Amino acid sequence: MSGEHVLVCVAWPYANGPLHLGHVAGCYLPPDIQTRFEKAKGNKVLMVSGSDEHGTPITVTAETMGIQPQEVVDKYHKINLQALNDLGCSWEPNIDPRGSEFGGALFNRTTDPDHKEIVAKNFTKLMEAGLFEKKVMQQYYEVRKGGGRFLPDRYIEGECPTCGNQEARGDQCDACGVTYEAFELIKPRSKMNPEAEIQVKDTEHFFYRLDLFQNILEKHAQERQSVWKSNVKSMTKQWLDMGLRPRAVTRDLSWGIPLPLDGPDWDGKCIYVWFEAVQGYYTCAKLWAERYADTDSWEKWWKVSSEGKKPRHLYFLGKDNIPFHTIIWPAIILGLNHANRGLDSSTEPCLPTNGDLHLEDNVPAMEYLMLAGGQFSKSRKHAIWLPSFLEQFDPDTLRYYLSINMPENHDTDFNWSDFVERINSELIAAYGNFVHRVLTLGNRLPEGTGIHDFEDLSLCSAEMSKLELLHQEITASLDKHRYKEALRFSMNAAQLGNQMIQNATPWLFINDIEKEGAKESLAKLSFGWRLCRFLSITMQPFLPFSSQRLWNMLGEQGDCSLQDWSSAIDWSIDTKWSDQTPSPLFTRLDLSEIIQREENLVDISQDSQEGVEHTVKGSKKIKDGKKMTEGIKYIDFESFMDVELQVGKISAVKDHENADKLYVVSIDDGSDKGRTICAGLKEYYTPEMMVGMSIVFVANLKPRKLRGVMSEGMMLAADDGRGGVKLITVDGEIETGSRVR
RNA sequence: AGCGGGAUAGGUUAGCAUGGUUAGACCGACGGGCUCAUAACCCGUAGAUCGAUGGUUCAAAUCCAUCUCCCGCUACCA
Repeated sequence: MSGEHVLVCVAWPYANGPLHLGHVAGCYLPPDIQTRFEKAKGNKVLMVSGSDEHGTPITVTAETMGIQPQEVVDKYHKINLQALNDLGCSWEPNIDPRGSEFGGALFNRTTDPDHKEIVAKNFTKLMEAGLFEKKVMQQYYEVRKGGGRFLPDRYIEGECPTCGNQEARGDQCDACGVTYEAFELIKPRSKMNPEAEIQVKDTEHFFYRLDLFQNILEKHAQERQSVWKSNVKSMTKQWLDMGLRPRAVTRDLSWGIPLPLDGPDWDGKCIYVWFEAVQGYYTCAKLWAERYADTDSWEKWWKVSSEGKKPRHLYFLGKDNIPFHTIIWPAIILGLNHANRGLDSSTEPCLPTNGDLHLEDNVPAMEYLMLAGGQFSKSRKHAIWLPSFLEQFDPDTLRYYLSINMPENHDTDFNWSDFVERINSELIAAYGNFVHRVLTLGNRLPEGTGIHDFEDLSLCSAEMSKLELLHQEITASLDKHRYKEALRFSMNAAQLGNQMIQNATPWLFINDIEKEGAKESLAKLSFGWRLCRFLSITMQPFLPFSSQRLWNMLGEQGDCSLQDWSSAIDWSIDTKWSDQTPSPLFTRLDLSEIIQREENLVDISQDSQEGVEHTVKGSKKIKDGKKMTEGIKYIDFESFMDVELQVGKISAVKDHENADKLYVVSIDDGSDKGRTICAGLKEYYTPEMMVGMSIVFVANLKPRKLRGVMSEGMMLAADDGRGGVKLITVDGEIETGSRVR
């Protein structure tokens, strides 16, 4: 399988904010692992992606920040590319170190003028082949001085014509579920600019004739049944079963690629982002060839050769993106092939043959990574951002955790304690520690001897065949895009190493190499070097940074990622050694430190919750929030009397060891042992101020652990909402434990 | 709301298209061993009514029906 052309297509991140860990697990880490693996096997890999930089949400962001859309996308393109490179994703260098005939990578952007030009040409080509139709549709229009603008449905709300809900969206009401045409919504208003007058205007648009490709796409999906994952199969089937309809390819947009057409009818209209950005896979390959290789070389990755040899196309994306890549994008490719043949809509399109653009082979779409049980969300700020993560952690720790916990078959969850647990006990304790054992033991051998002096492969045949089997299994798993399984097999090799060392007890012999049994024991230690080398090569797609560190510590030269994949089990390679003192591959993580930082993040996200809600798509949560503030809700006397308030005296105040804002307060409540209450008063009181105060506390509040310390109640304090907080104190002396009412 | 996907030991999960040994793995817990190694390693034990209920079958985690919860798409946040 060596020498194959593999095109790795990576979903284009929207340049409207930084990437978070959900993006990484879903579509940025898996293609990098695959690319590294394919390269190690000797395949010629071209990896393409870039920033998706057009569309209304970006103009909205620009408006909010008071800058130009171009500045928004410049900023996030730079941040995201930097973060991906820092994560070790192979976007640099652009040319494969083995030469441009081996491919390379390009992380481009949709605002690239060359991208725009190719897209415009394709647009014209498809239009001239009769694959578009024109239709008039109705769209909301915000009237402004000196010209208004069209608004997408998601930026409109109004009164539902069916149930009267005041917060119905432009095309559908969340309260009763009814859908309607634009003009039916009562009193429409702009979410961004509620004062503006909203009209419904006719607007003419082009639609791509997806319906022409129904049969051929069904055939194509049929051919891919055996390789596609079940989620890809079923989602594609769903679309095909519903029947494909023409889909708009133009929009009333200010920020996008203008239509390559003259005439006032087409002013203010752009090519719809989905139709444009998805072509990036194609434009990017072309531009890569133009800039870094022979101009025509892109065809090796995109076209079925004249002899019928096909490149392999892999698309990496999140589950929400599946139909775009199994229906819409193939339909565009088929349309381009059709037009290139000089045919039009009167002829039935056919599957690619020699010289045509190739369709996707596999679409290993991932499910979602959740954050502590909830969905990552840009607008709700429930996220861990990749750039800030990489400022604090070794990228390989993230790569390990996300790989071993990859959402391959269903959603998986990221949480900090699990992250620390797995890094410390698996990556470090099993893998890192094994490597460190071998290297330090080897270093302690008597002066004048080296690990290679004790090599005796005839004593290690069991280990050799086990590694050979594991190598087969890792390879098979990666070929099937089963990353978790592959990494687990690699980890099994580390475990095998620990067992081998444990059984051989080489520490008993390193100071006395003549002792009975030394030969057998030290032969195993020596084989430990080969096992480390095996690990360095097979871990490299997953953990490129630490693999390279290990590679150097083993005394090997050059770039670990350029080693042949099968050389991991090449036992004829000479054992080498490095003179440098071995140092641990990874540093242990400390959960409490991380939790503390994490707490700050959570606080920030809660504070900023209110201000961002108007941009949240689903409005259900907002409604619930608003109901609670409507009117006064009375409680009856019994309910009030259920709350047991008592007087207490503060006897001691300590810092909570594991929290930023909390004190651990000891209170004399009249009982023998007193009680402990955690209180968030650090910003307002010093311990000295508090000790001795007579305060009022809730005595029958259900005890609860706060950051590890049991809190038995709650002290009353007044809060003006503007940062002023004062404890409620008692006027004069009264016995502690007295009931307050 | 409609459509699609998911739910398996305390945690993370494999197995499910083609029903058939004791439902496999990693982490954690517990017991023992080791002491070279980053509180690391090795051996062993316990822990799962396979989301709920009903059905098909000689046999169901696996197939069918209904329900619950989570996620996605429909509907410009991966």
